[in-house]
Amino acid sequence: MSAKEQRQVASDAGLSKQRVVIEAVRLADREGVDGLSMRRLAGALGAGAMSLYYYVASKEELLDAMIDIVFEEIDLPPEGTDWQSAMRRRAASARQVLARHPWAIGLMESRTSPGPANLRHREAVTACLRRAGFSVLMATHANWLLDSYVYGFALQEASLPFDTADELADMTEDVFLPQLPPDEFPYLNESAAALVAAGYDPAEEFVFGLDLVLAALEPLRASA
Amino acid sequence: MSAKEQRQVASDAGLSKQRVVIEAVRLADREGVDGLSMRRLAGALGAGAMSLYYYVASKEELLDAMIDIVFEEIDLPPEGTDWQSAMRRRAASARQVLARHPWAIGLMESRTSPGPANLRHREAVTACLRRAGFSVLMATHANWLLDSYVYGFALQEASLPFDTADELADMTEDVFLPQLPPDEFPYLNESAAALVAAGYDPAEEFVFGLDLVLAALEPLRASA
DNA sequence: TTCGTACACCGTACGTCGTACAGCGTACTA
DNA sequence: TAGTACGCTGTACGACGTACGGTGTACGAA
Repeated sequence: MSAKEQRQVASDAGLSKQRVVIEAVRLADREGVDGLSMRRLAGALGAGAMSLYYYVASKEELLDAMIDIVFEEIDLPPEGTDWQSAMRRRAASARQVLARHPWAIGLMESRTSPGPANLRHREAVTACLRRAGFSVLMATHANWLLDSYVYGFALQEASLPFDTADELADMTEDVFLPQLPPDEFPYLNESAAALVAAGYDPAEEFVFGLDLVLAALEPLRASA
Repeated sequence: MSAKEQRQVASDAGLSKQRVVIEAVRLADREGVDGLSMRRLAGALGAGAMSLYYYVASKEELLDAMIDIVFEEIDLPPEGTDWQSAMRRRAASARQVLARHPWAIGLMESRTSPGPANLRHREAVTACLRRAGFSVLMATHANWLLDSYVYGFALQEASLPFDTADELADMTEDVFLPQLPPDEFPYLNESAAALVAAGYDPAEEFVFGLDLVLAALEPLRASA
């Protein structure tokens, strides 16, 4: 057993790329991505700032690794069910995970090369679609459509300034409506009122759109 | 005419919030949002860094204003056509604009209060849907679904590391396939091959998914 | 003509950031 | 015992956002 392997086994003492990246994710969850600096991260790990550079070539690489950890948390589409259930499951998981790590969405735009967990996820999704009878081309289309919906929903959800129905009601009354003169924004006023009255649940909103999309894709597969 | 109004008329000399924000957008387009610093922006405007703070309270406010300029560029759904054409038009415009300013997508996640252009756009879209016969609740659903698709697509498109079909072919051969052992990623290999063969056009991909979504929404309106 | 004031703008300085570079002690191999 | 690699670190540099305290110019009032 080499010294390196020993280190990796006795990983509770000392640093490791794993520990660095995981703590970075925690820090970003707590303080936002702007609050994540190499010095603060090192502090949280009880190390000097430059120690991190032994495990990570640059902050950019750290961010890439953080994104891939997020993808690792997303459930793969389960096998042994119909494709719609499988997609529903992995999409719901993706939404939850991205809501837990909202910084990840904003980071994706600037990060161009997918990590291993990302690739594994894409492979599993594509496999599920192909086995459900979608052609190569249709599977690509379905992939784009489903991922667009999931990421876009997560992006919108992340930019909502409230988390609960109560907060929505408060914000609507105190912040939104004052910005919306009824004669200039009649429809937004109508919507706001209806939304407050009906309550607010992003999970429900999510499945509504998702089910529509899945139903729209259904006839495009060659049911083998 | 006050001194201030005179300034605003003779706006080609001197700064203004308009000029500052517009130049900031240009800079971000050229160099990415990380390349946008107050000092560099001031330099591009031929001014000192601190001069910007006369027009903008903070960099955060500048970023908010930049986002709103982006929304201003997006076409409103035209009146006088059927709702699907109107939605297609504004969605296509949004995709183009966001592709032109990819940094805007990543910024949205962290910016929670919508600017005036954003509100105007939402009002116009909601108006279009309501007039097409969607109930208040259904219009909200449709809004979420359509926006999710548009933003999510733009996000994915922004994180593609290529712009043309040729670049895709090159990257696939040189970068992607080497990362994808065929026994571990059979379906992604299959997809990559098909994609290179079929060519690549994000605009086509976009309308494919959009048309599916629009068709799925059609039966949900009460055609008055 | 002089003065006070508001406007538009800016130089300096502070704390923080990412990270290049040149180390340090320890553990292991030869 | 000497040499080497590993894991880690302190210092320093240039760039960042921006608080603070200016400066010159234009203009109305006296």
